[in-house]
Amino acid sequence: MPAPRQGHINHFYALLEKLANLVGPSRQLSTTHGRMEWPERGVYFFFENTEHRASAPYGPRVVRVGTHALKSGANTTIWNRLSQHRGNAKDKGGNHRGSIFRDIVGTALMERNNLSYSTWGRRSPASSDIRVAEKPMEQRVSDHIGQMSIICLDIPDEAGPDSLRGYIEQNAIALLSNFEKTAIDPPSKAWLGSYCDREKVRQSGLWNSNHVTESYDPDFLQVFEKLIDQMGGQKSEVTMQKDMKIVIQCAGSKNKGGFLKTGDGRPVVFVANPSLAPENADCIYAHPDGMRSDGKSWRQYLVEYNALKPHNPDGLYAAIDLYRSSAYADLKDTFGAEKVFILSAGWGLVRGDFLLPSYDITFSQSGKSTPYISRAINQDFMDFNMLDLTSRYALVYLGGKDYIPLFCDLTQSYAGERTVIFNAATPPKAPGCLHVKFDTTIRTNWHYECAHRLSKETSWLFNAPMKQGDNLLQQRQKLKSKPEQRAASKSDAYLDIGNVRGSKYKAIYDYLINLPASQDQATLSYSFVGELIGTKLPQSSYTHHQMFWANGGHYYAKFWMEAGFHVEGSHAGKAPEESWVRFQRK
DNA sequence: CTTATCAGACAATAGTCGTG
DNA sequence: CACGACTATTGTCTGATAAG
Repeated sequence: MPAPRQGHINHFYALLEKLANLVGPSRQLSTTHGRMEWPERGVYFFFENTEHRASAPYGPRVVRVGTHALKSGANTTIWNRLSQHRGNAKDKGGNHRGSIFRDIVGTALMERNNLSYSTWGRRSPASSDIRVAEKPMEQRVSDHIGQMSIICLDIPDEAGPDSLRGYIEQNAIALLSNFEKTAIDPPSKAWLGSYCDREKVRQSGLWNSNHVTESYDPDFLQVFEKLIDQMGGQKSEVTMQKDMKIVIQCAGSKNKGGFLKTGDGRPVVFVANPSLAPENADCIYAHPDGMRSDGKSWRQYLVEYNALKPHNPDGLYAAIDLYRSSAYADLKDTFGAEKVFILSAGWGLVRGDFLLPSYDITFSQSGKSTPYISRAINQDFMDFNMLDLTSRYALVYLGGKDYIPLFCDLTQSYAGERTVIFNAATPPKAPGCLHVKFDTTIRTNWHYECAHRLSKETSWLFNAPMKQGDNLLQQRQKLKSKPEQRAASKSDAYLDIGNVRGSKYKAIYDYLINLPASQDQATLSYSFVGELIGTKLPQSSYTHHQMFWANGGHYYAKFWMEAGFHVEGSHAGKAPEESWVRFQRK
């Protein structure tokens, strides 16, 4: 009957294989660098090319187990530690005073090769003379350790002596150590460790001193397995294309034509500030929320125009077909026009199959760009929001950071998971959203490449390990475990982005939600609303008060709808005192 | 084993420029 | 004019080292 320890060791190696299947094969240390993907924290296992297990299939034998950040508050990363073991990549130098592993490998090399460095291992500060003298030895050590391979287990817990990493390290060492035990998987005859000056290394068969004499807790294998499964879990949580909706920002380059026409047949060019636009006899400039001669706003007219589909007399493009980049066509082919939404600076969040007229409105504030097409951050637009906010599809945003505040604003109460893809060192502020960094070298219009990749397949998106910050699983857990913080950060974001639409109207929600339950109705003058929101109501609340106070079709209706009210009536006079809106409890 | 520090490498961004 | 290529600038990260 085999010793129980043999069974545990077999189990241990089976788990290591499972780990390798998840994270890929072990890496040879001399070929590693800090720009590879490494777990932030974890436990690492070393293999040495001469060392194999004693039984079939004679796979590699673990020769060292290690971890890092065992002191509270420590914030070294696993790569930090591994790089100290590896030494200098260029000149093979190193510092055995910072790496006990280098230290003991050095003593073994000296013993085996009849070398002597009297200063080796002395803790006392090493002068530069000493370090220069030791350099050849450090290089030998780097050569030897560089041949070794490593595999890492991701254990992202807090630093501290009670960390899971410490637990796994201690038990793995105690299990594998042959110190004063019947040897299982003993070292090869030529193993360098046999020349080491540390008895614990020679006897245990490991390049370890700590824990080799201790006993192990067989239950640790279950913890070990659980940790591996957790890594697997976050990789298998893939959202398929059929379960996703995409939001992509609009683009400047549009297909030509597709103008709405005035009554006398002149094309309309939509801009952010028609009053600043140049004189042009061939067309008229208008704001999307500007008035037509028939008393409707252009936005309203556009909705009615869409209702006539498939009739399309002015030859407008569907939003998804309006822009020239093939990224939009790719998304349409893969996801379908009704699951791709365009985040347009002119119109808001528009479904891909909605017909849009040609327009010239951008968030870009670059000084050179003509001011009449620049939409200011606090400019009032009655943005469309054609997204079904009760949908549970995973919503993925692609685009530049200028559009993210609008995206967050319009999707704030979206029921499903929202993911913002970004391409910057620091994740953009997008409270309540998951963040995924897009890995690319492209600097300009990277979101087109991202769209192409998403059209091919989506698994990379949710598998991507986050080098900085939390991975997706951790982000999800944080969002779940701290919903109140999510709410708090929402309002933070509003403060943060100043007077962005949404920030101010939130005050209406706050006011209504605090009304006594017995009060079913509230009639508020514009001057009172103005005090609530800290600024006077926009011109459109006078010129189109019915539409302005409509219970849907724009983002801010939610501020009274979610408080349990709807607008029952409104009146716009000349002055704020003679204008009012009436909210009725639903 | 961990941390602090520094210089150099590298990445991100905004802006400019040339081309079709 | 739109687009990609290029550049200047800014800021961040890495790797090396020294030392706690």
